[in-house]
Amino acid sequence: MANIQVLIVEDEPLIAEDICEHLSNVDYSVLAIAYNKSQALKVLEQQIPDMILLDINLGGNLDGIEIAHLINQKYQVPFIFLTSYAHKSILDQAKVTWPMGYIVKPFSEKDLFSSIEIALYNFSQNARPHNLNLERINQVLLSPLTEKEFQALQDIYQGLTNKQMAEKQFVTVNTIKTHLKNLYDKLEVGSRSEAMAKLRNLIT
Amino acid sequence: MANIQVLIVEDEPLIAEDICEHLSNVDYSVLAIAYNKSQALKVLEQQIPDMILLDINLGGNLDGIEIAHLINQKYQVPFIFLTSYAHKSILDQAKVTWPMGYIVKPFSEKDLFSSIEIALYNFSQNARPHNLNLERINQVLLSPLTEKEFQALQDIYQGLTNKQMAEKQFVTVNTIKTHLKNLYDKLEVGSRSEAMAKLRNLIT
DNA sequence: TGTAAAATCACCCATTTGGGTGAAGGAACT
DNA sequence: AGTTCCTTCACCCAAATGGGTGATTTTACA
Repeated sequence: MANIQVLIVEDEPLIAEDICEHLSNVDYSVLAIAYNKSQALKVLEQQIPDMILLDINLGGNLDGIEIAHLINQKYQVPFIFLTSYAHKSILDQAKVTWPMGYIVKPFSEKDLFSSIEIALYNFSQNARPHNLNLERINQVLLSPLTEKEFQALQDIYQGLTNKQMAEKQFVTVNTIKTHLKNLYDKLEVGSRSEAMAKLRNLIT
Repeated sequence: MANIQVLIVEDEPLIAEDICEHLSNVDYSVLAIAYNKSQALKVLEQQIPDMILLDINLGGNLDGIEIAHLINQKYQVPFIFLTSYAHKSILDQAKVTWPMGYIVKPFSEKDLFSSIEIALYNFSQNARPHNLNLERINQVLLSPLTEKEFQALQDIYQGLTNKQMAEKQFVTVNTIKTHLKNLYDKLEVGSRSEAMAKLRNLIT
């Protein structure tokens, strides 16, 4: 997990300290502890963490949810709510911020660790539509894609040119072209744009 | 929340019963309880639940993870792991199955409820069809797109070639090329694939 | 009615992409 | 040892795309 920087946003110092300790036990680094909204934003302006643990209730109001919205707008960092609230009204406000997890207090070190690991993995694989999945795509195709073909598919999906793909994979453009030819055959398309459009339909 | 059908896969009857009770308390329907892998698959063949709670350890092995892979391949139903395991090796196997959550035993009703709510919401959002909207796109751009440029954008988004676009709009390919040139300028991209990728990011 | 923006189209040129063929090396499996 | 599949790469050619300039007509609207 190589030094994941976590920001803790929690208004109760004792709990923050507790979280901090748990994180150290499982080898995460604590970038900072913010005790309120303004402190949290200040930290974010200076350095972007890899993950944010976010208490919803900060000093009596739902600042945590506001912070979540801001994170989505400006920073796109995965975050997990860590709170004692689990009422439907709060949850409804919380879920529309796309949290990667929601841990209810009191929680154990295991809870923390597993939620963070899952969250980081899901987020890293695909920030938004966590859907580009070889298994799932192959299931729809007559002939399954190889790993290189799948990699090529992901790259064109990102809008890369053949040259960029070649540099990224440390192979020649000819190799990329070969993979693309095979890919197009399997997807039954005739151009990268068609492939992108088809992929969109496959994964939604 | 309108009658969400949940499948419980758990080998210990007492725990399964406990989960069942918790779910009833928060107004979910239990579609079935499966005590092992084969039972789980049998249920899935007959009826697709809206959500699956999945114990990893079923009768001494990691069948839960295998089930997760199968769900991804065949059914695409959101699932949450519900287990006492939280060791890194297990987690690493579990996370690659894209669980929508991971709850460590023992857990509370609040844990269950919030995790399921978040999972269902995130899952439904990921599957949402995003439709293109001129005004929405123009808000993000320095210079707004004209209608023809927007039409062209929609067409390349569908994977059409310039020739197909020309035929569809009853104009020559040269005209299409002109629109595309202007479009690329405004989107600040250099190719149709880049435009498609950029559009994806704009509309999410 | 004048003018600015948008739409239409043409021509040219360079680059990119798609398609076909072939071939060498490696891994995996029998 | 033989076979199959994957990966890598080359060469060639045709088609599509991207970029530039410029011109005419339509539309919008002040």
